[in-house]
Amino acid sequence: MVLHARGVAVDAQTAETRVLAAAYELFYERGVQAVGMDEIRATSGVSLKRLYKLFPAKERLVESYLRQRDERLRESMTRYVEAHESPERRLLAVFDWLHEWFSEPDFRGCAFINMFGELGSTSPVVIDATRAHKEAVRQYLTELVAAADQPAWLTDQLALLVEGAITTAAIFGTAEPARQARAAAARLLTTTRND
Amino acid sequence: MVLHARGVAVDAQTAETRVLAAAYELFYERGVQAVGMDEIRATSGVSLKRLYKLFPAKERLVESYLRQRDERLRESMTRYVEAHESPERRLLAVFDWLHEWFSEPDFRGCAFINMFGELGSTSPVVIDATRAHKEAVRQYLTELVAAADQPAWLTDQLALLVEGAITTAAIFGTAEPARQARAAAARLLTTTRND
DNA sequence: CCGAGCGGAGAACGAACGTTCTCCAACGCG
DNA sequence: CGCGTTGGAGAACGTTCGTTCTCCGCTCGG
Repeated sequence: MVLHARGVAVDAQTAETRVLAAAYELFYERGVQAVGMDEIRATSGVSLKRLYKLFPAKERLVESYLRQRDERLRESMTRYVEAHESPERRLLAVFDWLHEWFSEPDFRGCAFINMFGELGSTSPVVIDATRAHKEAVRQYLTELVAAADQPAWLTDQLALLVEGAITTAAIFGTAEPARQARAAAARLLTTTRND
Repeated sequence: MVLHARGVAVDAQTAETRVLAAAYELFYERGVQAVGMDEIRATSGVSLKRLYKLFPAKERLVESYLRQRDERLRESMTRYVEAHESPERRLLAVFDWLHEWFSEPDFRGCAFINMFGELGSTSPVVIDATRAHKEAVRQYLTELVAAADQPAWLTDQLALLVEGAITTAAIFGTAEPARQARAAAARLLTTTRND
């Protein structure tokens, strides 16, 4: 019985992993409404029954999808940024990281912004997740700005550059906005002393 | 007969106006997929038959909706900006205009970005309209930057600030990003001479 | 007054989709 | 070996929605 239960548990874990992997790609690539649960089933290889046992409704799956996006994105960013030592260099590294992200072949913008446009008006879950994600990124920027001995309001301006670069890169399908945002950030940094 | 035909034509024009007015509000407020043709009919008061004679498919209506958004937005912006005389003041006025826009009670971000997130992956019409719109705005910024004797690359940076401000304001439901973007733009402007 | 055609109200149709249900095979336990 | 539970395949159900069709009243020329 216990052995049996454990066997089920392990399967459930790998099943959940596969479902989330499918959602991670499909939802990002085509949006939530354009991907049916049946396609999640087909891609993950997890039967509908199991799928609904793991995620009793599509919205639950969307929640987990967004949580995973948030985690992976921020982990990737911090890992990249913290490979640099100098605080100023770290601030600029954020934009280098953006350039790498934008250059990925399947880059399609920020999953949160996309979903906000798709469901933001009707789904509190999406609104909250989006705000939490942006807030978390901004919080990290705040720390970097403080570490670089820059005024706190620089955070706001850098956040706008990051946001604008992501959106512009998505729309035009080019990584250039990362470079432009980095240049703008560098100017804002080097001229801070004037105040 | 001719009188009758003209009567129909006039009705068709006002019907089209009413349909577009309904689409203008409903699509912006809730997205395209969340608004059915029947709701367009109910709000506009135009019967389904007429509606489909004017716009043979929903996608045609979406096209016209986006065209109207583009026209009104740019007209509103240029009207506001050109109330100022000095070239530098005009550049900053773009961000004041943003602040007014963000403060409208039903502001919900950029209609193009929202629809890009919703349908961008599957609808070339939306992709093209979005790029054309952003390109047109950028073109206008280019003119303002040139008139202010600023280097051409400043356009890229200002465009990112505009884009980031719109998105951030939509997500957090505040007009503050316009102020922050304006401050950043002012810094980028006043330090241009250093190069 | 009459017939023809336009237009409106809303039913109808077909597809897509979220969710549930049915049927059946496999498997561990007595 | 039966038995009860688990899980898979996929049919089924109910709803939504884009689009079309049906029916009916109105208007307008004769």
